[in-house]
This record gives sequence, C-alpha cells and structure tokens, in this order.
Amino acid sequence: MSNTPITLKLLAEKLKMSVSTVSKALNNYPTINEHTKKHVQDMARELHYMPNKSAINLKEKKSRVIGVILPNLLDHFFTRSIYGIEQFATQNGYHIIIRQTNDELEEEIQSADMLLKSRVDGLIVAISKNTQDFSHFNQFESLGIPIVYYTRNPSFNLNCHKVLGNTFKGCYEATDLLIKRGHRKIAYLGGPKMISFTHDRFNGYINALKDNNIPFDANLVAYTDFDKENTIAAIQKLFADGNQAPTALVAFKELILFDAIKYLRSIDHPQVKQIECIGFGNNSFISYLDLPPIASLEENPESVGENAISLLLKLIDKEISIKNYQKVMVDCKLVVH
Amino acid sequence: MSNTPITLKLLAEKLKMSVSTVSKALNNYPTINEHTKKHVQDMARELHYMPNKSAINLKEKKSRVIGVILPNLLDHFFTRSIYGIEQFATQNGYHIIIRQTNDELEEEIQSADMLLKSRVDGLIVAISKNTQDFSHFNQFESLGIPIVYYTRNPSFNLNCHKVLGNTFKGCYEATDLLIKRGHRKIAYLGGPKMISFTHDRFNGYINALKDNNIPFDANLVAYTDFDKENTIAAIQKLFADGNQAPTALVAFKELILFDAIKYLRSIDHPQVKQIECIGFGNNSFISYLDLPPIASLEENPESVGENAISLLLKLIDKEISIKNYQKVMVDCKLVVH
DNA sequence: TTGTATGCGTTATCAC
DNA sequence: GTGATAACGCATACAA
Repeated sequence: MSNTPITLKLLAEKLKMSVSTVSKALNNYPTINEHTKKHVQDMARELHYMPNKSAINLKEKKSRVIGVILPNLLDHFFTRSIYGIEQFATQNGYHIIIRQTNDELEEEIQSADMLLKSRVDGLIVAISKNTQDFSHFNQFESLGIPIVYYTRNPSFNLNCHKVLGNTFKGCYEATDLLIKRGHRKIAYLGGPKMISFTHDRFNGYINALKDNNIPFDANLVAYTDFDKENTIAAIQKLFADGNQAPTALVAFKELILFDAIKYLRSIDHPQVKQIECIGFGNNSFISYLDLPPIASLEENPESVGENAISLLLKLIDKEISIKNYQKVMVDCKLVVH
Repeated sequence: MSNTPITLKLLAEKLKMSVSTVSKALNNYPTINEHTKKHVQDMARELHYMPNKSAINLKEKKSRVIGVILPNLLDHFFTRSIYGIEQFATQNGYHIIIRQTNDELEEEIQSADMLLKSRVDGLIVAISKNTQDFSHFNQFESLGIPIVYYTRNPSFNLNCHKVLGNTFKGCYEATDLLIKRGHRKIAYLGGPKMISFTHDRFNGYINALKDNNIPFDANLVAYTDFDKENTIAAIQKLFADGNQAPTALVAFKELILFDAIKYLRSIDHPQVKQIECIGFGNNSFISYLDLPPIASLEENPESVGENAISLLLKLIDKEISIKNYQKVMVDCKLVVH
C-alpha cells in the first residue's frame, strides 16, 4: 500500500536536511561529516531507499543498456554465454537487449540499427557466418560507443576488441589425444571460412600432426557450416575413398559430429562404430547417444561472455581507451567421456 | 563525431517552435494542426530523433523493466519462452531482467527481492518445483506490481494471473495415439506434484484411457522430477513386474524419456526396442537418438511467453484490472516423428 | 492552435 | 560542512 517509492526528497524531509546533503552523504562525499553520513545511511537502509535509475541515467546521459547481437539462442554455446553476460551486467547495473540474427547478415544489419536507436552504451557481437563487411558497425565507433566482438572473429585481422576461445590449444589437444589413441588418419571438419572457426582450430590440428610426425593429407580436410546438407557433402568428400577413409574426426562444432555419425549410419558405413570423434561443445545430450564422441572440448561460454562484458564495461568507463584494442583468450578444456 | 544525441529542444530550435508543440506533434496530440504535425514529424525523421527513454521513464514514473523468474535457461522450453517474451517486450519499449532459480525456493526468494529493489514494473514467474508458499511475492501485489505466473501453476487454485499450456489436451492426444497404435499397458510418468505438471496432464491420460475403455492401473503411474535418480527409481517401479511391464510411456517431459530409455538399455531390458514413448518437448536432438520417441508434444514456448508478457503489459497499463484474475491457455501440438 | 512553466529524482556547482 | 539552485530530456496543466 505504501506505493510511493522513497526518494531523496522524502529522506531529506525525515532527516530535516537538504536533498543535496543527503545525496552527498549516500555517495560518500569527503566533505560530509562522518557522523551525518552514518545517520543518513542508516535512515536510508531503514526506509529501503533505492535510487531511481531513470533519474541517474538521465543525469549521466547513459542508457545503462548493452546490446548483444548473436546468431541464435538455440545453440547452447550462446545461451550459456548469455548467462555469463547477464549476470555480470546485472551486477553492474546494466541491462541487456538480445538480438538474434539467425546467422544472416541482413538481420545483423537491422539489429545494429535497432540497437543504435535504442541508445545502447555498448555492443557485444558474435558476427554472422557471412559477415565480411563491417560498415553497419561504423556508426557506433563514430559515436564513441564501444564494441566487443566475441567468439567469432573476423579472419582478416580487423582492428577491434575481441574475446575468443583458445581454440588453437583445444584443437591441438583433441588431435593429440586421437593420435595417442593410435589414429593416423584423422580428418578435420572445419567451419565457415570467413570467421575464426577456421584458422586457429585448423592450426591446432596441423601442429598436433606435425609434432607427432604425421604427414598432413589435404584429403582429410573438409569444410561445412550449420546446414546439414553441407555437412553431409563434407562427410561424403572425406569418406569418398574407402581405403583412405579417416578413422577419427575433429570438428569445429560437436553438433556437426552428430550429423556426421547419423549420416554414416544411414549409409551403413562399415567402420562407423570404430570412428572416434571430438568436437567443440560438450553438449549434455551426448550421454544419450548411441555412438557418442569420445571427448568434448568444453569452451566455457559463460566465461567467454563474462570476459566480453567485463571488457566492454571497462571501455564504457574509459578505463581502457577505445583505440587500445584488446584481445582476450579464454581457455578450452578437453573433457574425456 | 556528431555525438550529441538530438533532443526535443534541438528539434524545436531547428523548427523555430516551442518544445511543447514539438512534443505534442510527435505524440499526435489532437490539438495540434495537421500541417505542423507533419512538418515536425518529417524533421524528426530526417534528424533521426529518438526520444530519451530515461527521461520518459522518469517522467512517467516507470522503469520499463520486467522481471522474469524461471528455474533454468538450459531447458529449451525456457530459452524458447524467453525468446517470445524478449521480442514482445522490446517491441513495447520494455527490457527484461532474467533470474534463474535452479528450481530452488531459496533462490526464488532472493530473485524476488532483487527484482523488487530494481523497481520492475511487472513480474513473470515460473515457480520452482518446491514453491508452495508465495509470501515472497506478496510485496509486489501490495505495491500494485502485477505478476503473471506461467507454465508452472500452483496445484491449489491460487488467485492469480496465469498462462499455461493446455497439457490436458496434449496428454490426451498422446495417450490416444498410443492406444490407436495398439498399446494397452501405457505408463504415465508424472512430474513434481506441487505444480501443474501433475493434474492436467494426468487427467488427459486418464480421460484418454476411459474414452477408449481401457481400465486404469495404478501400477502404471509413477512420479519423478528433474533428478535422474528419481527418474530411474520411477522407471524401476514401473518395470518391476516383468509380466505387467508397460509397452508405452507418456512423460511430463521428453528429457525424462531419454533417461528412461537409457536406463532400460543399461539393464538390457528385453522389450526396450518395442517401447513407444511420447513426452512434452519436441527437442531437436531427437533426430540423433537411436530409439527416439515416436512423437512429441510441442508446447509452443514462444507463444506461452508472448501470452504471458502480453497479459502482463495489459495489467501494467490497467487495461485489465489487477484483481480480475486471468487464465490463458496455449495449445500443444502432437508432432509425429 | 501554440507557447510558458513546472516537475519527475538525481547530481553538481556554487554560495554560505 | 551544509544548503540552495540549475540541469539532464520530456510531458502536461494552464495560459494566451
């Protein structure tokens, strides 16, 4: 029933002080007497005073809203990353607006436009699989609104802030494990070439082969994206030559492996039960699969998200200069099932 | 570079009008001349004028923030429902704060507290599996902050606004389909008894049996929650008597079926490949399973979420009186795989 | 039909 | 150390 929220003015009246003194006391101004400070703060706690965010934002000319652009919330990686972002944002008095692009550049552009109009204080972006042109993000930079790119990194080294998984290391360890288990024909199933899915992971794969003196075979490499047809085409390519067919697979995403195995079973591939797989994801559904990957690369999406927003808030607060481009790497973990 | 956002004042200066006229023109006040209106609106569009949300919220004494309390974002149902909520909220100028309770009452209470302090304009809640006492939500009601309960409904008929899936109908159709496929011993695997998981679904099951003249057998009913151990215990109970073991399963959640099948395989149950299952969920991972459910009950979570926030906004805007308790049902759809 | 003045809750710049 | 006052951007009661 006491439905008038308590304001500074009310607090001041109760305390028989001026609004400005109360404000300063609550904000720990050095010029305020310690005794008054305590008095004010006690009363504020007692009356459950909560500052009005809208008033502060108006005063500070901030929206306290962060925009997050990502391809898809049905991908567990992004859902989990949102969890990390949301937690950290809330703790720091920010809200987030999530926009899904369905991995389409066109929708990414629209999302950027919408978020610009929403006056976001900063942007966290996982680019779409075909984002090559970044001009739709220029307007943010020119307004001094910082952007942190996360998970997905433009292949060409754009000058930007980024938070990425250490997929090189992850892919190296996965490949190494498969080699240690006796595999020699290990295929690599890479993702969309435009983004970081490719380079770091591929290099990890290559380096593990090299360090174990296994010659690289270009026939054991294929690329796909998130479309099942492309994955099947890639698998067909890898298994085209029955004699040279791989005995193990490393994939840029675990989901791809599920499709791969499903396809190999559908064509009754004789070796399907022997093939060992590892991919990025560590999906909890693995435990229900008949032929599960032998290990997973846990990407710690919550941590990636948290690092992204943590960096973004530092940029917003100008603790880090917007031109001082940062690159943060988050480790993957090889989980053997 | 033009980093001073355009305000009403600037607009008024350019137009050589007063701020209030401009404001009224943009808000389509009837007292404003049509010609001036058009003039103002054209100029606003041209200069990309966007009203400052913080100022409006301050003026209107609203936070334009909706709190959403739910058990878990890793459950696809909730992720998808958030999608519906988020879309609708954004379109109407609201933001959402999501709090996960991990299905724990204690965390639910903390979340409610936190959201109250955030001055949310309304609340959307999916209660935890052991929420029986609702006193932590009383403070909202007494401040006139509306609450819509969704998906999970307190068993006892609390006077409240709710948006629920029509699980009765869904369960009826699922059971009916299994009967039509020749099953007579159909087990029902129910969820936590405190919430709506139980009653409506169970009644759907019972009614389908009755309408098909199949006697009800209490041995074919078991209850579990989201813990695997409890699910296994429930399955053990159902399959304790080899001769009377069910040949089909209806479950309150599809995920439960995955655990059930996994367990039955682990004990080499002779009939495991013949058992036909249906549950609520329609998870996309089904296509990777060796022994998938024969059908799924698609709950349309996006629609449930959208209905919840749509109702909530009407309550906030007082289009519906807060005491005029609403109940909205969203249909399920039986999807045969 | 348009303009003037006031206030929403807070912080900051002065003056006392 | 403390208090009056202006300002943030917008909406509206009231005056013209």
